[in-house]
Amino acid sequence: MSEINIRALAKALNLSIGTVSKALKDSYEISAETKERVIALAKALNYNPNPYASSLRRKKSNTIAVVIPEVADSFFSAAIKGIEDVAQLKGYHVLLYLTFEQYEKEKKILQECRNGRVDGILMSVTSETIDTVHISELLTDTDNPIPLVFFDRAMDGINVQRVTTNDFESSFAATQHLIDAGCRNIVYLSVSKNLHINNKRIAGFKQALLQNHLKTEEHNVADCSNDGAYNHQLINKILTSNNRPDGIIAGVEKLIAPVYVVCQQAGIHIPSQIKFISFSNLPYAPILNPSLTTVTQPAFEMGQQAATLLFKAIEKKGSSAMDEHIILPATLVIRNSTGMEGRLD
Amino acid sequence: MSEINIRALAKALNLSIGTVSKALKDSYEISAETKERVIALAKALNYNPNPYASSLRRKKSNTIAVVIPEVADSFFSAAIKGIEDVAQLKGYHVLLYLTFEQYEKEKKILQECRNGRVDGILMSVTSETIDTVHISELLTDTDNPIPLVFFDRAMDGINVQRVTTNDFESSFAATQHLIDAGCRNIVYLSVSKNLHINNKRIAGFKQALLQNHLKTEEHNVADCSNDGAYNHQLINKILTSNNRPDGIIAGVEKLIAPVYVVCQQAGIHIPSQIKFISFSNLPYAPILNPSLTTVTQPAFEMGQQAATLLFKAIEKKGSSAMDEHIILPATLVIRNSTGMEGRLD
DNA sequence: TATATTCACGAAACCGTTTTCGTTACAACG
DNA sequence: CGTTGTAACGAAAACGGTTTCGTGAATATA
Repeated sequence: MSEINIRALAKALNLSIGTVSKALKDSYEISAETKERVIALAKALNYNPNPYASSLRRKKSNTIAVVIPEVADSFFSAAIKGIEDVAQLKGYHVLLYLTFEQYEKEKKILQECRNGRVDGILMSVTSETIDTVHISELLTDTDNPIPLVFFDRAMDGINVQRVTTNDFESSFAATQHLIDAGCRNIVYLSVSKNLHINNKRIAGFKQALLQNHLKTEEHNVADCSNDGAYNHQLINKILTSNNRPDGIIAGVEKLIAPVYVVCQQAGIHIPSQIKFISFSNLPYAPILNPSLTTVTQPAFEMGQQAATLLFKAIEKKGSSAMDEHIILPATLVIRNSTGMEGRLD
Repeated sequence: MSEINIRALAKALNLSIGTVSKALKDSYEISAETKERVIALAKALNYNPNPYASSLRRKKSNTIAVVIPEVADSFFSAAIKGIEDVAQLKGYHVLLYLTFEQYEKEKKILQECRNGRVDGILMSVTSETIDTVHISELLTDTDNPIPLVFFDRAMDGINVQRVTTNDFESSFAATQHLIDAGCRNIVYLSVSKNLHINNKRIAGFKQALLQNHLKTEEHNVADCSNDGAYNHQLINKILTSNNRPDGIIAGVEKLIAPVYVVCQQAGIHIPSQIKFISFSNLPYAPILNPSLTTVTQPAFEMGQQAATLLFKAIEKKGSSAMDEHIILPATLVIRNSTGMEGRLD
């Protein structure tokens, strides 16, 4: 912090500290003339008020926390852009916390948020997160309930505002699209049984199978993990089994590469031998080989809306309806990985 | 902030505030017995010290700022992971600021850092950033020089620690690889003439041409912008001109997609008709059509090293050698986009 | 025994703002 | 003329920690 503080300003102007403070905040108590003098000198000396002194006194930090499992994912990186966008507009600062998909880290991070460091929290839970006590503790703090908004990866059984996509419907549509393309043995690559969005997507998947009179069997849902090597093996096992599927839906972006790689290695052609859809915001989907049909979420907008919701909750302190639930539609972008074309290469 | 503060603790324990504070910080002044009592109650009441009160008094925020132009770029997202990794280890908090490639935002953000909010700054400059006064102002603040470390996109003419890659050499190597593959008319797609790394890469490119007795002409370096539509048009113009190049080097990841798309649209086959290399950390490079030869930076490690350097500077306050310059090697990963194979598809 | 030292803790200043609550001077008002 | 009101500012108490300095008791030293 620079040596010039409000005290130095006051001394130079021969005013009291309080007067300077009020002048800078354009208080009605201060004459126009004095305000001008104060502001002029403040600008000349490049005065920058200490944010922590202010936070301490006002019990307001103008800072929010963004708690996410990962940043190298096109959904999250786009969502962060949306969040930053409205945060900058609102004059808020953004603390970024990565949980690296670890529940313990998430717990610790949230715990550290309970001391006034942030005015609110935006989060997408870890794939390991099962219980919600660490979250509900924040909300039910008798003295200081801290506003929290889920985006994308929300938790059930807890009364929290959230911004998500229509996971059931979009998964249903993706599945239907595969069925329409001729698939009869579709495998859904699941992220984590703990994730609500994952389960909604599985539900949509199963419902589509049901409505098309296709049986859902054990092997139709495969649980992937956070271990890339394990996932690769699992996918390899599925795609080289006797009962090889003719359609794949990946519930998360990081499963795209292993599917493509395994297909390439095993000589399985997409889409003639197997069709593939992934939930993903990857801007490179159009230039993959073949281009990838995706369920694409409006990530940027989701970030914006979640942040907007949070700021509303912060400002209205308590009066906010906790059950607000914004659902934005994802779009099925059809490309060649589910196309009907034969083997061209 | 929760209602339990250090005062409440002190009252409950029948101790003075100062004693409780010292006990929690494991001061030698406090008896083991008292420390135990204090810590036990603190844990029981879930006491969480107010960070801003502490920051105010200690003039230390335990927070750093990460100022970058963009997050939806695989280099930056990986670098952030590295930064978060060591920040969490060191007990620091990370404020994320996106400049959206806008110089004005960068300036404003840095200005806001000059009030004690952060103990240090990690940054990659905007493609618009020309002068360095907004940066040198931070460093030469008579009273409070705030440590800053560049990573990747550094600025010249200013004495700042930095972590970069061997841009000249890797660009040289990439160019040489294209020449070895038979290219004689290579175009370098430049990010921004303002960026130091970009100019180093161009220099390496030109040097390679020179050493191979190839002339560098005007059209061999094409300036792209931050406008996607403009870039697309420019690339389209280049690839459909009479003097169509037989090799392309893209200086930044975001130019990959337009090159592929234009080639596809114009029916130009990679690599038989044109060969393509991009600077990029894209994990999807192997599954593009064709797989993309890349110059890949050790992004995660760069984030780690930059953060480590910054923390060292923060701790040693002043005694740090400002000219420390860590250069990590990028690697040329050869894939099919520069391969010799003919048209197979 | 007188003095020095160590131990364990309390009192209070301090960090830089914000905000409440005076206080003064002056105008308005009956 | 006494009262009220208002405009413009100052004094001081917060906010919740940290840190310096003091202080009394116990122990060691001469």
